Amino acid sequence: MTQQDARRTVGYQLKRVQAALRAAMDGALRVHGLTTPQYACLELLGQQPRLSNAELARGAFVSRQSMNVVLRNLEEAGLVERPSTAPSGRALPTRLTAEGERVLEAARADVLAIEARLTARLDPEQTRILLAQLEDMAESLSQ
Amino acid sequence: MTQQDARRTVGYQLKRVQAALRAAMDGALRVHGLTTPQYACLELLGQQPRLSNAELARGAFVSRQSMNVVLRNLEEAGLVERPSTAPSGRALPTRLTAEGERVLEAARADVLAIEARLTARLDPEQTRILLAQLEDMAESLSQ
DNA sequence: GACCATATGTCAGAATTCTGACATGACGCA
DNA sequence: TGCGTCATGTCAGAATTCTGACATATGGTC
Repeated sequence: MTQQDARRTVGYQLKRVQAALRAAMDGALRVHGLTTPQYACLELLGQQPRLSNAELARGAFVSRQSMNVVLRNLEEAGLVERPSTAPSGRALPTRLTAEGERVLEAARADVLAIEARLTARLDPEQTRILLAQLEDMAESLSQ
Repeated sequence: MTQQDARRTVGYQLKRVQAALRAAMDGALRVHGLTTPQYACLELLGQQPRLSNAELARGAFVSRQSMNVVLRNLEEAGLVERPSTAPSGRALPTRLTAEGERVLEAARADVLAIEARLTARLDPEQTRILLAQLEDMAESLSQ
């Protein structure tokens, strides 16, 4: 039996970093009246308007049902808007409102500060390598 | 505004990898009748017997209340055991049962295979560096 | 000894997220 | 045209996890 320390595995440390990141983001976003999943949704829409609920769910790694809840709350808060009828198929293309763009931009500054803190001890080259490694790891598991 | 792709951030890719890892672990552990949080609990106990509920919660990055639910299910399944009265203070030191050790050992093999898949494209030296970087990142956020 | 801060286990309730299921619309193919 | 497959939005219900609160036990401090 190898009996290696489970805390010294990539899997465990990934979980640890993600927990710390989530906590940091929740704290920073509370000021803006947003939760982390809500921010993820706004960020995706900021870069790709007209995404459907299902596409947003895949982008944020949650179920369609969960994203639907997020989307309804954002809609109720006036940060996003969806047409009442689908222009094609069943997908409802979602867009940020002007208010949504303002909130996103304000929140993004704080989130980028956290991202900077996250990679504070890495130089740009190391960060680039890390990013590529993470992408490789996700693909290695998916297939 | 930088307007960089949010998907090309360390934070986003961390979330992505962790989602893939969680899915892979859930699938592998289902065969053993375990969930990922339950496995995390067993693994911690396997290396440090007599951990209390609160210590296990911190080790698995969940609340005390959540870990308590996990612990009760494991107790009901006969994989762990706790004294009914605290030997000191209020903490109840938990231990694996013989059955718990058997299940853990069987499950660990599958989880280690996933860990191997995760780091498949990294040589031992790169893995060591990655591990250190992840630990640094968690600390950078915590303080 | 008295008091206060801290840590633990636990109850109660809410929030979040999930799985299962179903109806609907688009598309490919016989 | 008709049919099967797939994706989407949504409803219903359960599972999971969280926050808030409280009683209890320990240890330090006066």
